[in-house]
Amino acid sequence: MQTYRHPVAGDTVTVHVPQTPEDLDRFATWLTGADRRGPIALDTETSGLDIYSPGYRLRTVQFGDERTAWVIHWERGLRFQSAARAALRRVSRFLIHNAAFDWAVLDEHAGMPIESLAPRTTDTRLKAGLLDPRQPQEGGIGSALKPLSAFYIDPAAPDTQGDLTSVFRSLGLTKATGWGAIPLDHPTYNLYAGLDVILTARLDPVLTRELDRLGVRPALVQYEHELARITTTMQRAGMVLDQDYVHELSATLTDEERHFADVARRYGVDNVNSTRQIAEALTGMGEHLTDRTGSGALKVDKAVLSALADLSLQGERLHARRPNPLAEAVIRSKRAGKWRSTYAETFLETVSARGRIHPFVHSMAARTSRMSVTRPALQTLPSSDQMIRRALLADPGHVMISADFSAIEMRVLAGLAGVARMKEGFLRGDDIHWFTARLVKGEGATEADRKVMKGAGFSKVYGGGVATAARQTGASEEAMARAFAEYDRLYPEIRRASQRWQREARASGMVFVSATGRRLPLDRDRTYAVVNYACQSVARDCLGQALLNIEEAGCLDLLKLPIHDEVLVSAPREDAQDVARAIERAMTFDLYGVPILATAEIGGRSWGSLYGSEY
DNA sequence: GTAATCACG
DNA sequence: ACGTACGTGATTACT
Repeated sequence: MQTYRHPVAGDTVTVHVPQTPEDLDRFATWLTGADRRGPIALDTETSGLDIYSPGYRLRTVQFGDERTAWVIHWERGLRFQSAARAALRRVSRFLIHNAAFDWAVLDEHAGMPIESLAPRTTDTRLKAGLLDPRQPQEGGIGSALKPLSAFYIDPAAPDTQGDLTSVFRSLGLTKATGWGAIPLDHPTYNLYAGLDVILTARLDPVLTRELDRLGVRPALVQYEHELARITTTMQRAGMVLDQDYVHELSATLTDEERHFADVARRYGVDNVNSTRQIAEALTGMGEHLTDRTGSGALKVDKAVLSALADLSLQGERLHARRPNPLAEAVIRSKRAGKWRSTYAETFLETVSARGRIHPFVHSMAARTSRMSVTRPALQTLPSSDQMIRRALLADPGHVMISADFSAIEMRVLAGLAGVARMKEGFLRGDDIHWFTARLVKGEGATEADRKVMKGAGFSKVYGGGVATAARQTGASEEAMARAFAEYDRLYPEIRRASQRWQREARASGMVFVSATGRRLPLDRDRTYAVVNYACQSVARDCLGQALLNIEEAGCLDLLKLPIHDEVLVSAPREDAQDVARAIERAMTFDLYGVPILATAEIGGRSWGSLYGSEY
């Protein structure tokens, strides 16, 4: 047995690394010992994050409590694997920091299904996020084990991930290769593998006490665990990638990128991604650039370039000026380059041996608890064109279905703020922006009137001002100012609720507690954001409720992706109608007297086939 | 590491 | 006192 000792919060803790069958027996004895009760912390070390790629390796599985950890070398062979498997089966409660990752790894590489492990898991990352959802850059503690341990357990808690990166460098390895290549017996690797579970075991009781002290309901904690299980199940299922198509696409985009880069070169721009070069070249052509970025540099983003190229943001000819050929070339080369590298190539790099994309779905990512999707970021695939979404397919014999909530954030606002006349509009089943426009202009309200009132409504949800709303909609500031005044007259409850919520937050340490019990810390200098936080956060909980309802309806295995106000589902072609109706039902409920509802669209095999059906 | 940019809801 | 568009992830240039 190799044994390491390390100080944690005034105690000396022990990390055991079994080497022999007898050592494994000692682990089993410890695990089942009569003196040992309570949950067991669990963690894994692996070769990296690409869980579904062919060469992926599970290296160690760690178990521990507040004083003792056992690092089981899965990679060492069958005896070690049996010991770890037996422990995974036997223990009734596990503590995991960021369970979604270990659930996915153990499901894929240890034969321990998510369905078995998740119901026995408490996730300390979820609990910490419910106490304070902010990232370190936003003034929060963040969700990593190191800063949480330093804050809640021991200011001198080791940076087990950061310090290992230094070890990797000293071994001639990198952040990318180190996790897979560091020798299994490396002392720091094993010590830190063990300390991670010890820290997790110590974190849980502190977090539980804090949640209780601050009145966060256990039901909310439970709800988040169900959502994390559902999103990890989605990751496991993944989406089929049309690899032939993506190879062609990549080549086409490369051609376009090069062609327009060559055009740009003729005007003195060697690198279309260099904003400095572009600004210089445009100025040299006699263009007058006025917009500045936050740090004072000349702005040459798509809006600026499109105007110079006589194009709308959608790429249509404006006939307002003589097009600047450099501006157009830069737009097109950059776009092709971004689509190639961010989408096409990431697809090919992350596709699994099963020919699928298995993105990480972070069930509680944003400070409003919105979900995010990474590796690849499937929530941000271009929607203006089916070129990229076309690459992702429903399961064999299936078609894609997309169901999106109707005006969810406006409905949430009407419900939360108790906006009487807006509720009437929703109860009548009207399009809310037409409803508002007609309240103001009568039956003669035009499409333009609707657009302005829609802009005003969005500003209420975002906490924006007249100038920004005018810029976004293209309306004049005068027209938008009138629309704001009408909005406040028709729906006075919104402003009153905003003031009330800001007051409540100030009275309780700059934290607003949402309708679903979520703690939403506010930035002192932008408390107005509370309206958006409340709307975005409760809208996210509507999506969460929909996911639970979808599982209840027996459709969990059909779920592909959550996209904020939308779910993407795959269904057998012959059942598509039934599934679509079931999803719509799952997304239909009442929120404080406001009907929440969704519309499902049935597409073909590819996600891209849904293009245009709902836009 | 920060800034700028561009994709999404 | 006043007024403020919200939330993400990924890539590339540049220091």
